[in-house]
Amino acid sequence: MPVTLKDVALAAGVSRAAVSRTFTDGASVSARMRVKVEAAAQSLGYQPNMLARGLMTGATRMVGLVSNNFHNPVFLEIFDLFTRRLQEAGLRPLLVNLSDEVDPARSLQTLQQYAVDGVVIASSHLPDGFAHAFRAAGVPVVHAFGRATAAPDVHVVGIDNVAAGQMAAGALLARGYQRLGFIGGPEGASTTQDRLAGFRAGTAGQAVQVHFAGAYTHAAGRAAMTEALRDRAEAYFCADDVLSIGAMSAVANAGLNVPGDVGIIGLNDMAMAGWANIALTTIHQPFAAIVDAAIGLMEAQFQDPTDDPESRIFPCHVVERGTLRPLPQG
Amino acid sequence: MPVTLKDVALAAGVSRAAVSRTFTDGASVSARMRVKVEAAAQSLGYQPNMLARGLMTGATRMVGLVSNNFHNPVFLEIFDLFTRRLQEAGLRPLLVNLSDEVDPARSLQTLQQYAVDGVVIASSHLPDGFAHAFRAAGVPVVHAFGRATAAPDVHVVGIDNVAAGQMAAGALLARGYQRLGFIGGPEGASTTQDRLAGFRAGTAGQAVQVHFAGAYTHAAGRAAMTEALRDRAEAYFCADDVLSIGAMSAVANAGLNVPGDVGIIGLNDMAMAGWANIALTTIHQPFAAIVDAAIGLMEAQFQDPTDDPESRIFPCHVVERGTLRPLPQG
DNA sequence: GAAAATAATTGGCACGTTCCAAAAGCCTTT
DNA sequence: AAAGGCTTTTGGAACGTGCCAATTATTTTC
Repeated sequence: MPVTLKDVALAAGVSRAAVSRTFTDGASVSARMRVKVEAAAQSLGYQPNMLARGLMTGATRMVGLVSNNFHNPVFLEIFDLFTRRLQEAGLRPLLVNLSDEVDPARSLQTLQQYAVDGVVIASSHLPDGFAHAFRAAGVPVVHAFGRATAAPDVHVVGIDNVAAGQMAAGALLARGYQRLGFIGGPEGASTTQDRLAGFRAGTAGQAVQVHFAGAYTHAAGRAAMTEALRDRAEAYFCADDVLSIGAMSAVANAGLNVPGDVGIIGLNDMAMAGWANIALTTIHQPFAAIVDAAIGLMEAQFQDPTDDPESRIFPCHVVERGTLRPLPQG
Repeated sequence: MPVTLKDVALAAGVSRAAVSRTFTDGASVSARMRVKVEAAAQSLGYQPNMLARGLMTGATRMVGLVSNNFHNPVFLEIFDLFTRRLQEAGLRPLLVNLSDEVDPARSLQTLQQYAVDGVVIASSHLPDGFAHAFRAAGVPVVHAFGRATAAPDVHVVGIDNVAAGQMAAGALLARGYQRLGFIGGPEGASTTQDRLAGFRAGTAGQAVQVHFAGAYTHAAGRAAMTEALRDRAEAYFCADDVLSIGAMSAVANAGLNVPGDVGIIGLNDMAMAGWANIALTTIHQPFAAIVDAAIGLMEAQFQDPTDDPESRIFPCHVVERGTLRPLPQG
């Protein structure tokens, strides 16, 4: 039923190869031929079949977009960016949700079956070596929001979480807070560990009250802060915006006031953090830059699949809103 | 480089067809053959190529997931549901973001080129006839969260927005609110129109103060409510949760209290509405049921592409939280 | 135990495209 | 006008798979 190359060739009275070349850019076609073919294609409503093309060329222009973060609103912004930028680059995202996937190897299988040209992993907490499985299988892969190291297993794009923790500590100290607390995500997550390490380094010797939320959710943040308030610090670094908002709700629930009684600084700067009735002071992650870099690194691998994995790290900055007391005049 | 059917056949010492049948369920293969082939496939790491299979069978098991709602957090929940359920059904979502797509016909083209088996449109505000283009092209399509009518152009799954508006009115009247207001999304959107119509019908003669937000965003909700407060009603039906939260921030900003001075009821019941520091009373949309029905209707079209478009409508209910005064004892 | 019925296996073709070597067309030069 | 170069066009062979008619192996029946 769908119209094929052959139909167009027949209609235009030329060979199939000629039609093919008309639709492959960079191919040598005379002006007269092009006009003739395009007219026929137009009138028949011809669309090249990407599957068949992919079979021949070995490139499908499809890309796996893999994530297990379907509960943190910041990821909607991230998906928005990824899908837009991929589309602009002529790539199509095949979305894989491995939220409750017990066996991550299956997502690798699936994506291999569909012969994706590459894979973007957008997730901050995944088992180590997950991303590496793709590279081992010869699939170009970039891990966005992963742990940046000097010699990573795969291409990594993100922020320096240690530096971010240090930045949070600096922001709190600069505002004269003395007793500091940390509320992290899952204890095992590399992001949690790194942010805590940085935070500790930044507080230079001061004791830090440490709590972990079991997940990056509002409820977990609220529970962790409720626990923390039993011996409350002056200000907390919550290692994620959703956690921060959950923590704020715990503070309110205890009859206390932010930032009067308790200061809070988050991390991510998702859109919601800027909502007037939230007004969260937080550390901004440059999402657009990270997404661009991730796609760029993947495209680079299309050219040269053997290039050594590298880490691309982007700087963060504090966004001042209403959950910390103001900086002293200087 | 990737291992193919031929390689496995060679290694197992059988014909290519035998290997093919081993991987096609429902095909007739002897137990001995199956063991032999699977051993060979296993050791070579064989994966069937879906592109080639799709070329032969005419079915790719890929599905277009099209949306232009990448800013409303409720859609993260919706994408989560869709991707999970599609995966469970052995379908793979090709995500299309047409947020700033000027020419919607291009997304049809793209999806046709990749020979998707069907398309799910997940959006409440799209130009009329957009979904219909897919059906006209012979692509099975379901419009989730579209306008349900008696004889729709395409399969539609969602809620009865008129009834939802009526339900909101009922909830407000039952709590003794007298002067009522409506804050809708974009004025042209069918959802806005239907919810307003229902709300008006439900208030039976009472004058309703009507405002429209330019978009389903926090900022637009805040602006609309700021405007509305200049001659404020006792309670408002905000036709979306994000709008509601924006509206709440406007109320707080005016030095007023929810629900003491102003009552608010939203629509959607996204996860965030249940957060303790938001606690929005709202009308729940049964997202899981809607998603299931959408996928079911699409799969039904795989069998019979000519079946008449129908509307599947799911009932909503009010979720009582903290933004309306309590019901009088009865 | 032979014939009939059924189950399992096979090779060749098809799906819609691109690639390649060979052929044909076109211009320039001698 | 023939020779040489360059561009354009062509038919046939791939890509990895499923389908089909025909063949072979296995089971059932009398």
